[in-house]
Amino acid sequence: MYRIGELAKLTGVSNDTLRYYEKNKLIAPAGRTDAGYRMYEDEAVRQIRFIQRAKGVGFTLSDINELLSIQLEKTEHSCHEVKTFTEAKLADVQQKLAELNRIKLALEKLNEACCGGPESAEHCSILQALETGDLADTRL
Amino acid sequence: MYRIGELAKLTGVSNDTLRYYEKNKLIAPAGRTDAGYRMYEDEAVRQIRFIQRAKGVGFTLSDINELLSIQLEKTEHSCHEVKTFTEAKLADVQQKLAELNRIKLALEKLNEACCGGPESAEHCSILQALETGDLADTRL
DNA sequence: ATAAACCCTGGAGTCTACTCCAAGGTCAAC
DNA sequence: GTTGACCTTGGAGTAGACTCCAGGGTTTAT
Repeated sequence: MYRIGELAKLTGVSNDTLRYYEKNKLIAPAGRTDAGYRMYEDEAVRQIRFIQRAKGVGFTLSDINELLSIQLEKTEHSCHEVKTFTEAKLADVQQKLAELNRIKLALEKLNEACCGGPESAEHCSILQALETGDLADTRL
Repeated sequence: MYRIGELAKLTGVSNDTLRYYEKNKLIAPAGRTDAGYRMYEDEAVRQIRFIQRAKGVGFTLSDINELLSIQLEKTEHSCHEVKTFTEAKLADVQQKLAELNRIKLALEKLNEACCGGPESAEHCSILQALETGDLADTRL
């Protein structure tokens, strides 16, 4: 059994964040002392680890809430359901990657065209591009 | 001269967003009518276009604030300064790309290991991986 | 007993980029 | 004149994931 500060140390998640997770139904203490202190069991540690791993692969807390409810009642859910969930997240990530790649290319192009020297910014090709939109390949 | 609604239509940026930009010192009306209506000139249109392009290459409004102040007093700034700014943004984007690629790989690995069929989630390798952290190559 | 560490709650704040609401004044077309 | 579109302001809300504050109770070690 752990008090909240002990659990925070054990998991690297702050007291406040633990309370936040509880408020959002991600974790729950096993019970309370007479003084109202939260008492957590090892199950909470495992739950937090699950949350940390899921966050690590890009799931939002809202996503994780769904995964946790699936995990809680595995017999009521299928592999198909979980995989669909994960595939949607993957698609999301791929979309973000595409957007960031576009941005990267545009920034690279801007940088290549700029001398980067001590000359006055009056002649700066980056500023000019932003002013005029004259960067055909970047869809500005 | 445009009123705010006209400028909104012209640029595709909402009235509220224009006021928000004004509040954040990104744009300013040329003046006000006696009734207090904002009146904008073509310079505001150009400024908003600049903002839109800069946003399009990943700059935050805070970044854009800096770029705009450079643009305003080009003679006080160098190409070097602008390029440094853009290079920092590029590094930022590259970092995000690296992180998203890591996440993508992890999600792909999770998905590959899962049959995705109608079987009970009791045996779901995705859930198991999140529970146990048993995904060596993904640094969960 | 004392002091410090720890805990509780409710509420508010941070960050970023908007978006909405309420109340009331102004402008343009009929 | 009337009506509807338009504008103003101040303030609050959204999304998501925290983080901080104030006031007060509890536990632990000295």
